[in-house]
Amino acid sequence: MGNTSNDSGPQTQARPGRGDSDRAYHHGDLRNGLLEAARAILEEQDLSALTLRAVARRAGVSHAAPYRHFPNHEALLVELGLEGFAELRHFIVDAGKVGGPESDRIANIGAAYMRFVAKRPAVARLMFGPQLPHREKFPALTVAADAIGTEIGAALSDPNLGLAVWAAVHGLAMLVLENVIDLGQRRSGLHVLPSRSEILLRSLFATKRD
Amino acid sequence: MGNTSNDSGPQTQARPGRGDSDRAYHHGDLRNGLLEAARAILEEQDLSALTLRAVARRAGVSHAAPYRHFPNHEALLVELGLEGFAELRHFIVDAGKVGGPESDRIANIGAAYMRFVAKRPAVARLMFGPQLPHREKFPALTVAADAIGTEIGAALSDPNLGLAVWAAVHGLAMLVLENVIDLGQRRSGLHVLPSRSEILLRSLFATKRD
DNA sequence: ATGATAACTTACCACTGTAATCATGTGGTT
DNA sequence: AACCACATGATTACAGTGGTAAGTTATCAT
Repeated sequence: MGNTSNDSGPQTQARPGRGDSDRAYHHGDLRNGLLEAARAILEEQDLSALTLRAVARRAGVSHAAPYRHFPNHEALLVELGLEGFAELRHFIVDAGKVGGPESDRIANIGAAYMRFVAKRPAVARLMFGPQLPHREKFPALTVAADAIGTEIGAALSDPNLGLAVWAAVHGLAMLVLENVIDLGQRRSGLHVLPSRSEILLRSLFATKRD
Repeated sequence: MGNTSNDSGPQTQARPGRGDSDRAYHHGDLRNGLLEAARAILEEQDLSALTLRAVARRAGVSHAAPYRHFPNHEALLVELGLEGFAELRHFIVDAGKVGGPESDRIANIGAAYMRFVAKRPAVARLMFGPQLPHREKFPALTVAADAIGTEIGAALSDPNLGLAVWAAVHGLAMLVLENVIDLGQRRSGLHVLPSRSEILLRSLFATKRD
């Protein structure tokens, strides 16, 4: 209450008036700056490069500054993982909107899942790997993960089938992501795989109820 | 080779004659000692606890001693991962020996897969996670992983179905392993799940060709 | 017994997460 | 306007990590 000139909430990038020093002592919105730096590292490098210190360096602050905004490294990872779950959920919801027989929706959702993993491999490793803390300590993670299963089930009119589809496409995605199997000609050619996996998924679920 | 009292080869545990110092300067068979220490850590703790220094401590040597036997940390992980793949392959081969309709073999292999992951969670994370180096640098890893797919396919008389089964059961196992989903009542109750997953797998593949 | 060498230890380096403490702005009160 | 409290940042420090280099010790071949 009583804010004279400031609307509520943190301003995204603009630093307040001073402007003579290139680097203000106060970043302005370091929390988002850190998240953005972290996202960039996950895109350009991989999960093992996502050090708290590297994030701080990239955001242009000292290596201890992040502790004013995240209690520890884990908390940063949780935040990024939640973002990943939200994006994946979006992919799935969109893919489930397709009409026609259920096998089309299955194949479409599977392809979308593969596309997400291909687009954000490091985020997928974070979401589904052991780096995230025990879900009990962060209920939001459980909620976000459950939402994936719920959306798949909702698009398929049968929760049991939803779980089966999730397991199948998730397994395929993880096996390909970690190079355990090699669909397609060039190894780690993750980006051409949605169509291939769509075929596989279709052959898996098509004859069942169609 | 005028060995007076010693037969050739490294003796497994017994240190040679001196016996007055409790800890001999030379371990005798440190390579296996390190592997055993590493296995123990994976059983009692988790993958993140498997530092090279912790392994060395547990084996009773200095933190630099392992480098006489493994070029780096990765190499130790590769060795343990290969052991894991061999054990999993054994599980699958045994499970595929069951007679009867193909759906029985599918369910049996799936349950065996889940049982392996439940028995060696940390090893499974190692085998299927990003900690292992790029498979190109260690062809043995590719061979061991391919063998899993081959065995599953061989037990099912159709390699395509084999890949589908692998993907489905692998996805289920990973989702449960990392607590993304929660089959069963108590969370992380990984050990009661083979039967539940067997039911799921059966419902997944039973109606197809049976 | 005596080198040569393999196996191990000690001492480093750069890096990490994290905590304690110091410095600097910013906003609200007088 | 002056001032102070507090949030936010910087510094410093510490224990732990993977890895390397150099020194030490035991074993082997001669």
